[in-house]
Amino acid sequence: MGTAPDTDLEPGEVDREEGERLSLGVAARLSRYLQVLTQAHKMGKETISSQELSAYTHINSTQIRRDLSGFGKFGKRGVGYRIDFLTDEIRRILRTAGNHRIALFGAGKLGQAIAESDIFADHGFDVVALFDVDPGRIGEQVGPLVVQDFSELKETVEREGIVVGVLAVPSSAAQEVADELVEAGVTVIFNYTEQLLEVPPEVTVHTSSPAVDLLYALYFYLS
Amino acid sequence: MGTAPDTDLEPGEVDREEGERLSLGVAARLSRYLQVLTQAHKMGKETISSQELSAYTHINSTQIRRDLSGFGKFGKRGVGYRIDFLTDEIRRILRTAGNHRIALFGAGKLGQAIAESDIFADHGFDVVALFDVDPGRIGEQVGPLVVQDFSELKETVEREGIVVGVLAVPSSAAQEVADELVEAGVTVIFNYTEQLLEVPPEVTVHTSSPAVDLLYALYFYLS
DNA sequence: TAGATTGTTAATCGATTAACAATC
DNA sequence: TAGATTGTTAATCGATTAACAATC
Repeated sequence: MGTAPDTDLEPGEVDREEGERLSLGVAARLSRYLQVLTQAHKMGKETISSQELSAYTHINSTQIRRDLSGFGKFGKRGVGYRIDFLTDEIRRILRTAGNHRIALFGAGKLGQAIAESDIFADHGFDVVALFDVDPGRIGEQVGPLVVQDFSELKETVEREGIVVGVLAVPSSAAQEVADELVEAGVTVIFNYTEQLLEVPPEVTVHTSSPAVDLLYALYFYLS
Repeated sequence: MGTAPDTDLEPGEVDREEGERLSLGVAARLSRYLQVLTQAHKMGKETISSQELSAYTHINSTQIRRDLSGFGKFGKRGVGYRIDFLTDEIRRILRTAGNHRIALFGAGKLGQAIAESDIFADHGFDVVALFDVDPGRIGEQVGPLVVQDFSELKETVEREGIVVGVLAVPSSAAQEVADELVEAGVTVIFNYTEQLLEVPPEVTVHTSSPAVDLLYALYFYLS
């Protein structure tokens, strides 16, 4: 697997072809590691072993080492992985090292909760705009943002270089916002509603479904 | 695979051993189908084909048919699957056909958004209690619930038969609530914070990480 | 050194998918 | 009947993991 020389890779070096696309499973697991690393860093830890990562992610520790060693020798035997170093490496592998700009739609309770939290900021996303249709909300301050009118969508997307739209609107408004986002050229939509969205094939929709996740978790608990 | 007779299964009959545990992948995919079926039903659709399911889930249509045919002949050739029938069958396969009772922790913006939404109710979860530590919030009405004092946790869990605890509290309070939930005998925790929770092995923690999901989605978009 | 943990091999197991007969 | 779509086969491909040498 891979065409790299079979010896003497320095830590940080990559033994994969550039542009080789990760499999779905590897990309999903790398994202999970990133989450744990981010939290472990916040808690003041400096190194972490594959066994500790395994305890938090429920992913087999051999698989974790294998996933990582496909890209370089990131760890120290007998010690583990340096958290800050590994974080940077995984961000690079996932090509999400830079900051990505997000627009948030819906200034209701969910939208406010998102705007005021660090969940996106912690992973290199900047929420740079907040929109709502309710005229009474325009101009209101929510966390660090000011609520903008929906009609300013296209102009703001272009000016701010927004690549992701996050939908925290009522289900009934989701398709309409999605259509406008597509129109404005945004190609990644993160959908907090349960609405099934119709979008062109080049647009990626990711729907957050806590209840579905919970059903899944519950199955393994009940059986 | 399986020990059932190889002919004449009626729709709804199951050709698997009871108690055979689903693989992680199958359980995850069945949960996804359920989400789409629930929404399609709301939209008034009566039948759905494996190709339509594929378009919404990005799961290969052959795999969908294969996943389903492992449990019975649920579809009609030339027609597709009846949505209400298939929904019931998948709920039965996942053994989540009954209603499960949930306690929600944190009556802040996120907690309120959850309490007032249908996201859990749509999938057979009843949010039956809402707790907060803030004395000023006790007794407050949030959606259909009244905010209870945290000290009533154990008694309420027992009285209401609560099996899942949902954490919508600040990260700094998450571990403390988790400890109390474990103490009260709750063994499934759904964690909306990014805090890494320390729990005994018999307790299942599912952490919701929209930003991590987004990183993952973005990888496939950027490459 | 002794203990710990990585990186890697080798074998197995399950997931995935193209193709197509069956049948509504 | 003709068209559509399921259910199933057969082959491939990738994920998973136990085991252990390498080495910090």
